[in-house]
Parts: sequence; structure tokens; C-alpha cells
Amino acid sequence: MSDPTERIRVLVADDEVLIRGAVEALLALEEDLEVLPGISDGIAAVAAAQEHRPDVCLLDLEMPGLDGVEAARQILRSVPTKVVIFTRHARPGVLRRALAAQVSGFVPKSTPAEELAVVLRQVVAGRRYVDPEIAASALTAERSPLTERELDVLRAGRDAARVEDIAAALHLAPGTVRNHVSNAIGKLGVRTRQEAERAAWEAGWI
Amino acid sequence: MSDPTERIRVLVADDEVLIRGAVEALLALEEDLEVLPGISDGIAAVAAAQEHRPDVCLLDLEMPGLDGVEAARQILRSVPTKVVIFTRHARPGVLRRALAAQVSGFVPKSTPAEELAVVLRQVVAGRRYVDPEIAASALTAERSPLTERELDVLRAGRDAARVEDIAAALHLAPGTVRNHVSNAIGKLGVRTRQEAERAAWEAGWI
DNA sequence: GGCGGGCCATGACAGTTGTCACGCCCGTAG
DNA sequence: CTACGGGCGTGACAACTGTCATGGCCCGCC
Repeated sequence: MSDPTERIRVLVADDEVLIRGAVEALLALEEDLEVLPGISDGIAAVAAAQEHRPDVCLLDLEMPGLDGVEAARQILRSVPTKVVIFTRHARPGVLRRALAAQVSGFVPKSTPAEELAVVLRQVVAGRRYVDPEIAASALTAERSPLTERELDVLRAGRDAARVEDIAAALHLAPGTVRNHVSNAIGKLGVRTRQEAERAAWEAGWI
Repeated sequence: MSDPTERIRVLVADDEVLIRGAVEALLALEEDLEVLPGISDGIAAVAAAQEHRPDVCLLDLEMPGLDGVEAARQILRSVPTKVVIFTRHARPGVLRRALAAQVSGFVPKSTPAEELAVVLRQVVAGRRYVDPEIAASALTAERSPLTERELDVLRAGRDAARVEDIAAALHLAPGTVRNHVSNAIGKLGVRTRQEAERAAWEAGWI
């Protein structure tokens, strides 16, 4: 896989073309890396990975079509390669989800640029790399104080305007939904349902 | 300023270090560009611009401390240089604000990477560059259907939880605020105050 | 078995939000 | 001058949201 005479073949997927181009340029500076033609969305990334069989895929988390973790899952199911996720919002919950999908690396966009090539080499060599900052916060982060049902309600609330809609979607009485919402609001220390949803989202719980 | 024997000196500011590094690497490939030490926030960008007096500053719009446009305003007030803003969310209203701040270039992060150096050269040569896509949508975008007062209310609502707080901030009766909100909701075709605020924000009206 | 404790479900109640109909002021057209 | 229309400000009213007290269910533990 990492025969020293062969260069490491890297596939980069990011919908922000400017950034993808920049990252590709950065990686192309490394003599032992070969950058494959870049990709702009999750579905195309899966197809490209299957076609080119790169040594490692660098996937942006936020992409149209398929998000990075989902794309990683599909790629890893069909191609013997490694995946590194990189993302802007490094929420602990996402890290968990990514690791569950057998991703080998996880870097936030706040890491120094020089690190990136190092991480790719490590990952290709069979090791894992997780940004220490995020790893720490994922470990120290207390598990969600919210109950399963409360999470359900907040999740359902993300695409429902009125409480009554949530109730209908979950086959509950409106009062029940209000109660779960109220509990969540109390636990999260916020004042409104929307805020609770945002807070839970940012904590990576939904 | 662009003496052919001197290279163009570029200052890049972006809080996402990985991306900044990548962009710097991309620009460093161009022989006629000299990349100065990068910066991670708006305030530092102003200081760095004053110290190094680059030919052009490439500023990310979303930065902690000072946002790109505000940083541009301060830089242009004190240093003879050009500014190019680059951003993820290219809303027409932001473009207006940027141009009002005498910015010379405006590129979304979805432009192809090769463009970037071209834009910088153009700007240093005294011309302007605005992403044609955004320019078009800024021109065709109908002016806000909202009245001045309605915009005020939505603006004030962005950092107030309850309607009553908005009323207090604007020295109005709560009922009046509710009325403006209601009008805005109707005009924007949404169902709740928060949605109206988001819609107005994304349209670049507040 | 009997006893808490946690979670879920529900309805009553109070506070907040959105809708409506109205009055005021001002600029303009007839 | 008068009528009209548009924007602003206001209160009454209805709908929605968040809080609270209550009860059922399941599980672990004397």
C-alpha cells in the first residue's frame, strides 16, 4: 500500500472549489503525494473513489448530496482505502459518528496546514489520527443529559414549525411534546424551543 | 505599485488555519506573488496591514473580532492597499456593504482556484473584480419589500429573545412590534419571527 | 411483595406571539 | 380643499408555547 517507490494517491472532495483547489495545491507540494482530480459532492466522491481507488480520501464534512460521513461509509464499504474527514464545525457528536463509520482521520479546518500531509501519511500507514482538541472535548463532554424521547422531539422539531406538527409526526399529544420540549429547555438552560434545538445540534446530540 | 521587478505582496487573513495555509500555498506557486505571514483574526489583520503595507489583502468575511468588511474599512482608511474579500456565504447585501467600504474584489469560495491569482493581479493593477454570479443576483434582486421600521424590528430581534425586549430597545409598545413582525412575516411568506429574521438576513437586508 | 426512581404521557394554566381592525400623520393627486 | 393611499403606532383577541402537577409503566432494590 505504501511502497516507497509509489506515491500516495489522494482524492480530495469539497464543494468549496476555491478551498479544494487550495488544499490540492498544498498537497501537491509534497513529493510523495499524488493528487487525483477533485470532486465537489458526496455522490461523485463515492463514484470517483470506486473508479480511481486512491490510497486515501480527504472528505469535507459539509457537502451537498451526501455528507462526508455518509460518503465515507459508502466508500469504505466498496473500496480498500482510508478516509480522512475534515470539517469546519468539529462537534464531538460528529466525531463519534465518523469513527463509527470506520474513518481513519478527523481534522478540523483550524489545524495548521503543515499537519495535513503528515496526517495523510500516518493514515495510509495504517494508523489513525484524531485532532487532540476534539478528542479531548469528546471524552470530557458529558453524555447528553437529554432523554431519548426529548432528543426525538428536538430532532423532529428541526423541520416542523409548530409543536402540533411534531406531535403529529411522533404520534403524540401536543401536550406531551410540549412537556419534552420544556424539560429539554430546562436542562439546556435556554429559553425557547428553537434555542434548545440549536444547542443540542451544536453539542452534537442530534 | 506593480513594478514588474517587484513581486506583489499579499496578506491573507482567515481564521481557518488549514484553509489559510492552503490558500497561501496556492498563491505561493505564482512567481509574481509574495505571501506575507498569515493572520487569523480581523484585529490582527488591521495591525499586520499597517505594519507590512502589502499590495493587496485577501480577507475572509467570517472572522472573529472584526468581520472582513469592517477590517477592510479600517485597513483602507490607514494604508494605501487593495482589499479582496472572500466568503462562503455570498449574499447580495454583503456585496453592497463591501463595495461601500471601497473593497476592490469580492470572490465566493466557490470560484475555481486558478482565478484567485488572476483576481489579485487585476486588483493590484487598479481594476475591480466582482464575482459575476453574485453581481448578477445583487442587481436582479428586488429591493427589500420590507419597510424601514420592519427591518429595524427584525434587526433588533436578532439579539433579543422576547418581543417585549425588542419593544423596550426601540421604545415602542409591544403591540406595535408584534404588528411590524406580523407584516414582515406576511411579506416574506414565513410563519414565525425567527424565520423572518433568518430570511431577511439571508437576503442581505439586515 | 412492596417501595422508590426514572421516563413517558397528558391536561390545566399562564405567558408570549401573531392577527386583526382601527386611528393618526403626511404627501400627493384630483 | 378634500380624498386617497402608505407607513406608523396601538389595543383586543385568538392561537401557540412553556410550566406545572398528576398518573401510568417499567425496572432495580431492599
